[in-house]
Amino acid sequence: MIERGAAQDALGYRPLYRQVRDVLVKRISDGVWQAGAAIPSEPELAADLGVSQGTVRKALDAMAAERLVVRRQGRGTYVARHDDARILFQFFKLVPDDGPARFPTSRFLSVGSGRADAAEASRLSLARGARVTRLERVRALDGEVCVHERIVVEKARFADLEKRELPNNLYEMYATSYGVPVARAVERLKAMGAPAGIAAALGVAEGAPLLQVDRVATAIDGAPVEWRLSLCRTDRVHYASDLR
Amino acid sequence: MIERGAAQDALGYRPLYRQVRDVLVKRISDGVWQAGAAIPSEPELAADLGVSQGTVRKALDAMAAERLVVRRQGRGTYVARHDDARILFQFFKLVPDDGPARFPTSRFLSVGSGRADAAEASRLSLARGARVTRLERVRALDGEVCVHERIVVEKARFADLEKRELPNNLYEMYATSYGVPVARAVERLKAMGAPAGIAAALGVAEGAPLLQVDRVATAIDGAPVEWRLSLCRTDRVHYASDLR
DNA sequence: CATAATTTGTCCGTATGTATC
DNA sequence: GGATACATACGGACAAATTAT
Repeated sequence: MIERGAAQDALGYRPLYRQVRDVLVKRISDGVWQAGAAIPSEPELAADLGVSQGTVRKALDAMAAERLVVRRQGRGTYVARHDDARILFQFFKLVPDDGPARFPTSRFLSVGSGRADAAEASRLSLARGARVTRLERVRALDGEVCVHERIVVEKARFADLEKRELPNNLYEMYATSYGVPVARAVERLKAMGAPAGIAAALGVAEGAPLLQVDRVATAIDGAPVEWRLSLCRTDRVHYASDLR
Repeated sequence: MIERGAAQDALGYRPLYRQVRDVLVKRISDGVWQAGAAIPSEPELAADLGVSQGTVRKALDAMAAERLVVRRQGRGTYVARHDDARILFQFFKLVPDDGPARFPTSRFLSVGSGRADAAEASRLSLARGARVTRLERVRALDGEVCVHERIVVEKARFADLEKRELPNNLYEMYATSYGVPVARAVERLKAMGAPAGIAAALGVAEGAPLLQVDRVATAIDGAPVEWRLSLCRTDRVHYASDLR
């Protein structure tokens, strides 16, 4: 399973624990171990892969640092799940100015599908004209609408999405119903004036300053999964960013 | 130097490598090892502290993950420096929409000192009325002014700051001239309309949407060092945020 | 409730590989 | 080539947490 020796690749040598990590990531990516499932114990994996327990340990530690797995002493190592707590901590950066982070509620405005335009094709790495599904919703904190979201995914990857009951936590649905866990996301933030249509939905005047969040979410293997364009009122809410 | 045994603290037991890490952090914080200096080798530290090399290694690995030190195979472990490359990568999140991140230029508008108001005292953990130094500057990318910054620091910690030649990279000056390295920063982002005075400096109309970045930078030990309130034009520039 | 088994966390020691000077 | 330093890999021992018995 694992190639030994330094002469594996003339160009790039990869440490053993790195190769072990890649094997384990692939098993998660292939669905051998589903989200929330327990991974075999360290001694089992070591025997299975023919390496020492310490090497397996280093690979799992690296994956825990990447938030791909969760380790619990005395219990085992589990594939990370997209429960609300994790989403709130890792992917939802909009926090009330006073008080702690809370999970927002959602109300869907429209669901439809069509063919990818240039921007959609580019962000999702699709061919121009590929079939996509589009969602539009507003989200509220404390009953106050503060975010408008336009969400685009590849239709082939998320079949019959428009016929489903759409949950508040979409990433959890991607992982559990479609086997596509979101591992990370890249966001580009700008300030812009509220467009006419969206201003009404957010209850602000046209041209009022809004925070635009342009997010591409990617899977474990780096492939883009979802493009999300959010417009946020930041009257009583701010975007929290931790630089370290 | 290091307390052994589990009975050290009835409430919170701390692993040995954690204690080692704290000792090493304190030495950096106390200026025993200056920014950019080489830390003693792993075997030396192990002998010095009376622990194994593996424990020292785990402590240094944790510090490397926190970006407090930089490890270089074959050379040694060094206290992290605030050179332009690091600032650009870790603390400067404003990136041109097309093209790679670049370091901005600065033009200082005013330097002065006074007594901390409520907001300043709160962010810097000072007593109301403590002496502070205030800087105001605009920054440009590609010759185009895009950021206005108001910067506040405690006067006692940064003596005679207003008499100095002020550099573009302030964090490097904090570290090398005052021995106060910035370890991390917490930012709160909002969209807001341009105030009258600042709109002119940025070359936009009053009320034009700007990105406000409210940043508190903290030292290794968590103490606040600087409060910085930035207002950014995001016409051709965006704030990059990586969620993982 | 107590005990044992399992699993991860911590700590140690040693050997070898790779990078740098 | 040699010396030094960090990186990788292995193995073993015990501690702490959890679960099953």
